[in-house]
Amino acid sequence: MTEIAPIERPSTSDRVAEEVRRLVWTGELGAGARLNQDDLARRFGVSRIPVREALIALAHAGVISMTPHRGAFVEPLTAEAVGDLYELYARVDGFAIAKAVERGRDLDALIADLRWAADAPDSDSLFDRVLSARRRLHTLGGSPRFDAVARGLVGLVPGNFFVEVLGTAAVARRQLPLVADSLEAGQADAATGHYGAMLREQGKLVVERLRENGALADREEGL
Amino acid sequence: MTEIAPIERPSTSDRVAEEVRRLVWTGELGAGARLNQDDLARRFGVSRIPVREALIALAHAGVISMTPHRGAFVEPLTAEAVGDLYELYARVDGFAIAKAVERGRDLDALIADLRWAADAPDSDSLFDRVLSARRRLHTLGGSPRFDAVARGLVGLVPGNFFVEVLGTAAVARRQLPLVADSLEAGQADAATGHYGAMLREQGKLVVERLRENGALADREEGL
DNA sequence: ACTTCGCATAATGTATACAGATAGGAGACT
DNA sequence: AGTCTCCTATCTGTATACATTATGCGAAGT
Repeated sequence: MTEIAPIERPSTSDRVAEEVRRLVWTGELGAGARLNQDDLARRFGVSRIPVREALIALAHAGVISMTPHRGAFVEPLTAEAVGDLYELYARVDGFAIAKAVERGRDLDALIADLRWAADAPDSDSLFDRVLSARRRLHTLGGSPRFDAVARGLVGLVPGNFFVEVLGTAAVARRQLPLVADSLEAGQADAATGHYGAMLREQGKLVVERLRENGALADREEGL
Repeated sequence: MTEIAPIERPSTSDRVAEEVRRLVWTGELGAGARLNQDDLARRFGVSRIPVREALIALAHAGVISMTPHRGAFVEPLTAEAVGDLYELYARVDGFAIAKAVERGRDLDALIADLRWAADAPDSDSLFDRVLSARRRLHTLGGSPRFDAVARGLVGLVPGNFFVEVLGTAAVARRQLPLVADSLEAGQADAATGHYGAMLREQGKLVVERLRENGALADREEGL
C-alpha cells in the first residue's frame, strides 16, 4: 500500500491552541493580555488540562510567555519581529535545501511535491501540499528533530495561511516552481534564493494583515 | 535596587522533562523507545499530568514525537542531525547578532555579559552567565518570540552543558571574548564568525560524547 | 503619613478518577 | 491454513477535585 499521511484529528489541546492563536491574530488579545486558564476553559467548554497543554505549546512557539504561579501573557508583536521571524524561517528552510543538495539526496520527490503544491486547485489543498512539501524538505535535508524545530517557527498565523493572508497564495504559486526548476538544475543557491524571496514577500503581507487587525504593538511595551 | 534575576524554581514538569532528556542523553532510552506515561509517572513519583506536559515540551524540541492515542517515542539522533542542529543554532544566533548590530542597538551590556561569562569562576556560573548573555542577545537582536524559538534549539543536552560535555567550557572561554572584541570594534561578521566557530566546535564535542554514551543511532532507522 | 506585616482571595500546579481510542489476540468463517 | 471480525486489555485524553503559591487589601506599628 502506498504511503499514507496519518489522519488529522486534532486533539482538544490543539483546537484550544488554534483558537488562542486566532484571538491573538485578530487582535482580540493584545500584547500583555492575560490568559486566565479558567476563563479559557469556560469559554471553550473544556477543562483546564487541554488549556494548559495548549498554553505550553504556545509558549514554546513564543506566542505567549508563562511564569510559574503567575500566569500566561501575550507577547508583544512588532512589525520588526514578524519580519525577523520570516527571515529566520527563510534561512532555516534554506539551510535544509542546501544540506539536501550538498548531501546528494534524491530530490525527485521533493521537486514533484513542490510542483504539485503550486498546481493545487484551491487554497485548502495548497495549504496541505505546501506543508507536506516542507516536511519532506526537512526530512531530506535535516532530521525529525530539525522538522520539529522548523515547524515551531510557523505558529503565528492560525488556520489556513493562504486564506488568512490574502496574496500569499499567488506568491507561493509563482515561486515554488522556480524553486523546483533550480533544484532540478542542481542550483542550490538559486533555489534558496527563490524560496527566501517567497517567504520575505509573504512576511510583508503578514505584517500588513496584522496591522489591519490592530494586532501589532507599536513597539516593545515596557511590561 | 539593581535588576534581579527571578529565582529559578523549576516545576515538576520541568524536572520530568530534564530527566527524560537525561535518559535519552545517556543512551538509556534509544531511538524508537516508547515513553509510557504511567511508567514515567511511577518512576518519578508524580502524576501523569506533569509527565504529559513534559512530553509536550520535548516533542516541541524535537526530542520525541507524539501521536494522538498512540504514544510518545524517542526520535533517532544521528551524528549528522546533531551537527546540523548546532550549525542551525550558530546561524540563528548569528542572525540575532547581525540584526542587533545592523539596528544600532546599544551593545555595551551584551559585550559586558559576554566577558563576564568568560570570566566565570566555575562551570555552574559559566552556564548561567552564558544563558543570560544569550538571552540578552536575543532580546537585543530579535524579540521575545525570537528568544523562545532560539531556546527551543537547546533542548538536547540535560543539565549543565559545560559539565556534561567536557571541553566545551574551554571553547566558550576562548571564543566569547573574541566575540566581544569584534562587537566592540563594530565588526558584525567577525563576531558571528567567532560565535559560529564556537558552536560548531562544541557541536563536535557533543557528538563525541553522544557516541560514547551509545546514544547515537547509526542512521535513520525505519522505525 | 508611610511602611510593614499578615491574612484572605484567586489563580496556578498537581493528583485522582473517568472516558475514549488503539493494539493485540482469540475465535469463527472461507 | 489464512483471513476477517470482534473483543478485551492497555494506554492515552480529559474532567473533576485538591494543594500550593502569588497578589492585593487592610490593619498595626513606626
